[in-house]
Parts: sequence; C-alpha cells; structure tokens
Amino acid sequence: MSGDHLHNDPQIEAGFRVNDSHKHKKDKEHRHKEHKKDKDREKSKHNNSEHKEHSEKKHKDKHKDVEKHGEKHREKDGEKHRDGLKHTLKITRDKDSEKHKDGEKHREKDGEKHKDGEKHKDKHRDKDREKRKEEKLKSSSGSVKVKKENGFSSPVRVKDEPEDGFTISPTAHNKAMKRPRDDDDDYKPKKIKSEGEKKGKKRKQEEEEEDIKPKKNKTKDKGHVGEVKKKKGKKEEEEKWKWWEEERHADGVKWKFLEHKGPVFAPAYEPLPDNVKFYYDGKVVKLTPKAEEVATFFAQMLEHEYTTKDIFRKNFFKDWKKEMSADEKNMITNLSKCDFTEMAKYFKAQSEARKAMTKEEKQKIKEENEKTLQEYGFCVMDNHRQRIANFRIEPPGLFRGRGDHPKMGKLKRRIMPENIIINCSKDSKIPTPPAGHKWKEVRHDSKVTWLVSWTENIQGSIKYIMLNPSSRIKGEKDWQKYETARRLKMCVDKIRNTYREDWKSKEMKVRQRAVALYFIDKLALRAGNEKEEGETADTVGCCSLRVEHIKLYPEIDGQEFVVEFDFLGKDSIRYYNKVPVEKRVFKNLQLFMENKQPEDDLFDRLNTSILNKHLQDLMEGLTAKVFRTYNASITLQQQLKELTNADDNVPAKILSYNRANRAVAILCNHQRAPPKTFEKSMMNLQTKIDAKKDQLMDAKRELKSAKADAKVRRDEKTKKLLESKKKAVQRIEEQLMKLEVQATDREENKQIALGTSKLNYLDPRISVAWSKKFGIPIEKIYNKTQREKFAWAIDMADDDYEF
DNA sequence: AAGACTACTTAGCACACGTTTT
DNA sequence: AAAACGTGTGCTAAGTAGTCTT
Repeated sequence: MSGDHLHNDPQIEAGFRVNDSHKHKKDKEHRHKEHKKDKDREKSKHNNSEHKEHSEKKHKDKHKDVEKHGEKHREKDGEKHRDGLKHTLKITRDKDSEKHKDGEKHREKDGEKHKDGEKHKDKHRDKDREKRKEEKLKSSSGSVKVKKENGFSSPVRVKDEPEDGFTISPTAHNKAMKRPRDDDDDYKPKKIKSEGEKKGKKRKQEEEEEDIKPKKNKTKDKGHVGEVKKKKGKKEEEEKWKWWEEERHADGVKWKFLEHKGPVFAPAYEPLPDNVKFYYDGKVVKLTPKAEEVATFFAQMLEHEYTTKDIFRKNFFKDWKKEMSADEKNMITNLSKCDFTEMAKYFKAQSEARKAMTKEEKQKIKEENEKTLQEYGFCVMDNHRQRIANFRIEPPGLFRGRGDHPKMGKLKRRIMPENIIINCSKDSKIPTPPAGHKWKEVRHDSKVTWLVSWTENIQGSIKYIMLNPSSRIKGEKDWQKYETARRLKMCVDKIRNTYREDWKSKEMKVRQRAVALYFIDKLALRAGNEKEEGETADTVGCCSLRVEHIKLYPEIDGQEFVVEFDFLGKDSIRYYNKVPVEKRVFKNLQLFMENKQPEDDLFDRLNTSILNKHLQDLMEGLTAKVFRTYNASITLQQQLKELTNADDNVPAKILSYNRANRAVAILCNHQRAPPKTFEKSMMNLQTKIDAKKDQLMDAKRELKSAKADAKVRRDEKTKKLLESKKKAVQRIEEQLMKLEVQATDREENKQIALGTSKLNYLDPRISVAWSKKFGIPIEKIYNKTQREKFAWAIDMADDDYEF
C-alpha cells in the first residue's frame, strides 16, 4: 500500500512529459478512459471507514514532532514565509527541451545574484527602519486622517486587530460609502462633464506633492486632440475626472447611462491580384474568394513553425475545406501539395511597401486612425467620456493557441454584425449597424460592463468589448481588489492557523483543502479550475494538480521534506520549483498520492468551488486569487523596505524598486522568453560601460595633473580648472554608475517579466508612496498608460501609505 | 454535485513606433 | 538619412469565479 512504485515511474522521472505531443496524446486518451473509473474507485475507497482509520492512525503517529516543527516555522512565517521567492525559473512553453536545460543553467546564476542583492541592502536597513518608525508614530498619534476607502466590501468578518493606525474602521467607511449614489437620478444623457471640475478637497502635507500637481489648468473638454501634441513637458494632464472622490453606484448596477457607437469591424477581404498564383500539385488554381481568403491566412504564417505542426495543418485543412466550393473540395485533397509561396511573397512585399511609405502617407494613416479612435474609441458612461479598450472586432484568421493546443490552426471566422450583441442604455442613441446589416440583439443590461459581445467559434466562448483600464468602471474594481487583499492581511494569520489545524482533520476533503490552500498561500499558485479535456492545452493550477506534477523527496540537498513541482500553468508556462514543506504537509501529500496513477488528480476531493466556498466563510470576498494579490503586494512592500537605501541616488533606488518588483514576478512565476536580441544588447551596453570607464580614467588623469598644477601656481585660473576637472570626474562617475546599474537590472531581468505583476498584482499605492517618500518621480516607475490606469492611486496615496 | 453559461481579470508576445546611434 | 534599438501598445488567449439549471 505504499505507492512507492509511483516514485520510480520513469514517466515522472523524465519530467518533460509535455514535450512529446504524441506521447502526450496517448496519455490523455488513457487518462480519459481511466479517469472515471479511478474516480469511482477513489471515492469508494475514501468513503469506507477502514481507510479513514488507517490514515488517521498514520498521522497520529507523527503528531508530536510535526507539531514542534510547525511551531518553529510559524514564527518566521508571518509575513515573510516567502521561501517560495527564491524559486527557480525556467522559461519554457512545453516545446523544446533544449530550452529547459538552458533555463536550468541560468537559473542558478540568477539565484546567486538575487542573494547578493539581498545582502547589500542590509547595511542601511536598520537605520531606515528606525526612521520609519518615528515617522509612523508621528503621523498616527497626530491627526487621525480619515482617509476615504472605497467601501466596496462590507465589514470584515474575521476581525483581527488592525496592526497599524492606518486602517479605517469598517463602520466609518460604510457610512461614507453605502449611500447609493442616486436612486432617483433619472438618467438622461446630461451634458457630459468635461473632466476635472472637481473640488480639490483633502490633501495635507504637500511638500513633495507640489511638483506633481500643478492643479491649475482647468481641463479642456475632450481632453484629447490638442493635448496629445503637447510634448511631455512634465505634466501631461489633462486634469482628469476624479471618480474616486465620488460615490459609487448601488449594488450590482454598473452604470446608469451608456452610449457608444458600436464596434469597428475588420476590413472586408480584398481578393489577391491576378498575378499572384496559387498552385496545387504544380498547377495553377484560381480559388474562389472564400477559399482564397482562408488560404491567405495560411500563407501569411508560412514562415512560422506553427505551419509545420501536424495538428495545426490538420485543423487548418479541415476548416479550409469547409470554405471551398465543391470543385475545389474535389481537387484539393492534400495540403502538402499546396503551394502558397507566391501568396506569401506577395504579403511580404506588401509589408515592405508599407514600411517604405513616405512620411505623408504614414501621417495620413495615422490621422485616419486617430479619427476612428475618436469616433469609436470612446463611449459615454454616466456623463463621462471614457476610453474603450478594444473597440475593434477581432479579424478572422487562424487560431493560434498557446502551448500544445488541440485546436491550433482552426479557422477563426469573420464576425458579422449579425453576430453582435449591443449593450447600451435604452435612452441612448443606439449604434447603427453597417449598411445592409443588423445586430443580432440590442439589450440594455446595466448589471454588466460590456458594450458589445459576440460568441467566438473556436471555444464557443463569449468575447466582449469593455472599457479601458483608466476608466472608472475598471478602476473602481481594481481598487476594490486591493482593498480585499488588505482585508486578507488582517486575518491571514488566523487563516494560516486554521489551515494548519486542518492538516490534521480526519476528513480527507478538509485535509486536501488545507494543503492546497497552503500551496496557494505559500507559493502563490493559481486556483486551478478544471478545464474540458481536449478543448484546451493541458495546463493546471493548484486544485487541478495531478500526481505526475509533483515529486516528493524526504530528503534532498540537505533539506527535509522537499516537494518538487513541475507542471505547465496558464499560457503553458512551466512552473518548476523545489520547496521544503512542513512535515505534516509532506505526509499528507504522500497520503493523497497513495494508490493513484500519475495522471490522477492529486486533490481528488477538491475543486476550486469547494475551496472558494470555504474561503468565503473565512472572510467575505475571499477567493483563491486574493492570496496572489495579497502575497504579491505584501512582498513588494516588504522588499521595498528592505532594499531601498535612502542614501542611494535615483538610479540605484530604481534598481532597488525593480528588484522588489522582480521578487514578486518570481513569486508569481511571470516569465518571458529572453528577448531575441538580449545577448547583443547586453554586449552593447558592456561596450558603452568600457568606453565610459576609459573616459573616466582620462578625466581622472586630467584631474590629477590639474591638482598638481594648482599646487604649484595658485592663481585663479588653475583653481577654476581644477574645479571643473573635479566636476567632470564626478559627472562621469555618475554616468558610469548609471550604466552599470542598468546592466545589472537588465541582466537580472533576462527571463522575468515585470509588467504583469506591476499591472495586476501590486497595489499601486505602495509604489506611489515609495516614490513620494524617496523623491523619485512617478514617471520613473510608471509610464504614461500605467499612470492613467493608476491615476486613483497616484492621487490618493501619501508617502506613508501602508498596504 | 455537476455542468452550462456568463462576466471579468490576467497573460505573453509581436510588432509598430519613437528615439538614439551611426 | 539610415540603421539600430528599446519600449510601449494592441491583440487576444487563457485564466478565475459567479450564477443558474438540472
């Protein structure tokens, strides 16, 4: 009954299961068939009391030392149980094992470096901390700032003492926020407020703020056109509508008024010129327009390795045939006999031509784009003109899934007005469909945020047109997300204690839930919904982990109870990590794996909805993904505290920021393929650095001689010269330093993508507070789009904001 | 409890674009 | 002026999670 044999299974040992799609398929088929059986078997097994007793006994044995062990860990654990942080990185979308190996090597280096980085910060840490403490005392004892929090959530269920003065009593914010904005308000399209007529209110100690807020310029309406050209002269405001200072809509209502112009459709297909031929089996064939269009999709991808893949070709050919006339269908029976090269050449030429266009032509196109943007890129939602995120309908083409996708190559069909559902206010001007067409439906549902939707034909899922991240409706939600994460902060200790207790539960389901939650918390894994088999790439998250995805080592590399994770997560990005876990977790995992096949679910009694239901009971609004947000944000905050050195210059501080950001990206496993030009650009930088070093040497030499000179003849002129030489050396040193910092940053960032965490997981107020505190211009942290998205945070966070 | 359906967030990548270097 | 470079944006796939039905 030991299940030991599983550990020796060569398939697991190999680890790169995913690389071989054929084997993979077999695995799947196998799994498919076996799955039900297994599940049933498991079920009856677990239900039977004998088994329960057995497992319980097993656990009792170890009770005591687990307890001790656990206790020890606990202390360190608090906020910074982030050993997962160091986890290793490897880029790989299944594909080639080459890359796997590569990644392995790099990762060691990376690990080293991070440690270094962590060390050098220590020096100043203590000093800093003290200062901070003082500041905090000052601010918290003085005026109790009543900061407005967005009261999306009702009071915390699990209350733990707020650890710092900064929290707002739930009741307070309730009062402030509860009031539904305007029951009565009938929603006529009132005049559109041009952003910015809001009162300034709040805001106290301004010192560093003043440079960020040249309040005055009343905003022009429309904000745009004239604005864009204005150079970046510091503030590119557009004083914006401060929705965050207004009250929210009542429950569930997303808007009162919504008007827009509908989507922009993909341009109609333009048949190829007659001189561009397609050959089948060596002979010219003139395709019907429908078939030709689909053929061009394939031709355009000819360069891509997709087109060499079996599944891709198979799917494509099948869908292509559906578009062919009867004659074509009869004649064209073998994709390999199709010659698309002339088409491909034609498209290449086209794109060359586009590049070679004159300035004027390019300018004209740009203007046209701007015009469509102005016309279709905005909607009016509740009196404000708001930017739409994706107002263009996705054009037809061949579906490219990520990773080993069973549907790659299928035809993504052209979306017509007849497929489109419009959502807007009853009393708005309803968008007009293109001439000769009509919408599938026009509805007026103010409980949702989308303007347009359609059903896509690959997965049958619904696609939406929604607003830009800078819009109120997205911003509020984003803000709310971080508030939920902050509430988790208050009760996370309690929750951790709870799941530790649950490791001992006699109910299998509870144990599995507790272990899964531990992973989600400690390693920031995704929840792991189940997916339909064969419909998508085979990827997993926490709840959907299979036995084959982990390996247990009672002891390895001098560590006890190590779990090795190796699986493909979202977007088929590989997650590889070796983590020591607590003994009780380890034992539980052994238990969960007993008598299972590699392709069986590790947590067979658990799924995301069970888990989330449980979380809901622990804290209102808590779901698995909140842990990711929480751990990411808290990690940033803590890393910033540790890494930032108040005496550093700006570039060095930014390096610290990026390192903190990087710690989060590593935690969340946000990887990227190293840029194709990485090596080269690295070398370029190095050359620059070398040049700068030479320059510095020269400057130093000159300084020396100037010094000597100054000693001998002590006239004004030489003195001045000396001064200027000194300055020169200093300046060059600074430049050199800047370059070196840049090099470090880039190297460390080779296969880590900071963007995703910055955009989706890090409470922007942490960054804003940091930048204010250390006098770093916010532009160095957030680019323009990011500043737009986080306008609410930039406006409201002071330098003492605590997540 | 499972499954269908819906809404919304999170994700990496290609490539256009503006800027810097030659 | 052209080439090289790096960044930001657009695109859309792929997740999470809720609700409603059976």
